[in-house]
Amino acid sequence: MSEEWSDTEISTLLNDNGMRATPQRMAICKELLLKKCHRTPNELHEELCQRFPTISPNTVYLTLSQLESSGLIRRFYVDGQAIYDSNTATHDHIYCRVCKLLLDVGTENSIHTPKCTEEWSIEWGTRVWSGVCPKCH
Amino acid sequence: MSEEWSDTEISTLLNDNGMRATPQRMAICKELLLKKCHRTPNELHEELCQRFPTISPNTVYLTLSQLESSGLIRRFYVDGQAIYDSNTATHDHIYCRVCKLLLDVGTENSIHTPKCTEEWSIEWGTRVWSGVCPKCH
DNA sequence: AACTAATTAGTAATAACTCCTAAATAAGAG
DNA sequence: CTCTTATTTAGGAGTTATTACTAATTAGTT
Repeated sequence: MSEEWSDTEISTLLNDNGMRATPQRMAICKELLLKKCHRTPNELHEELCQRFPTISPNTVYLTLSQLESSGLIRRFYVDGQAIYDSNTATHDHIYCRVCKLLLDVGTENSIHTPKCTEEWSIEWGTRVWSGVCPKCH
Repeated sequence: MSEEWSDTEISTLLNDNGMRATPQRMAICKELLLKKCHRTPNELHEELCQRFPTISPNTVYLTLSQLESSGLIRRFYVDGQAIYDSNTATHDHIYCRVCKLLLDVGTENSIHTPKCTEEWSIEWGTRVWSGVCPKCH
């Protein structure tokens, strides 16, 4: 994936995955795909409200769900909260249970896929390490 | 941890962790700790209703939360659903997104703790691999 | 430019979980 | 063994994240 996305590139990406390039959807993609980042649906909705004051949470949920079905983003949960991640490569996370900070983290040998599961088709995996960050102890 | 737990052992375990050994709580511990297993709060509640027809979901939620605070069980989330795990050792899981099957799984080198995080105090970590199980494809 | 299926915003509904309170009870003190 | 008290319980109310539904709008094709 390139670091920079033009409007036409995002538009094409959406169309290639069977989605129409509406302004709302373009904005969601820019917010998520341009930066390799984590977002909750609610965080995204609040950010988008600045440019689209009437955008509904529903639209955000729906778009995120479609992007995930297309494999363009991943979803996982931390403390019961859905997190969408534009970094689709298998990687680990580290989570501070005090301040809720969530970061990508490198782990040695972390991308080994499971043993004893030849017959499964594994699509992806993520790990969350929980603890307390430097600032919180 | 031993494989078998007597009533007195569970009772002592609870008291050692500042919890009273009520019949409801004993039953929850037996259900979770006796078998190394995964349970959702709702699954547990339904199981306990057979012996305690009036037990409230609230009691189950509260007890699970206390057991987790004591480190006797772990909580993580799959597809937005809380899962309590009586296997507190760091290990991985494999999840079928079709039939919702969730299994423990061995992964090579999977328990390496994260690099570059000297200042964090890591308490535990779990990984979930997502895909489709043999029966579902 | 017109057409049509996809998309949107808004509202209602659901599910999981938490908060609150009065009654019941486990466990220590006497 | 009984008394006492802080913990625990059940039940109901409240909250939050998410999904379902619907009518109006719109992107992208013809």
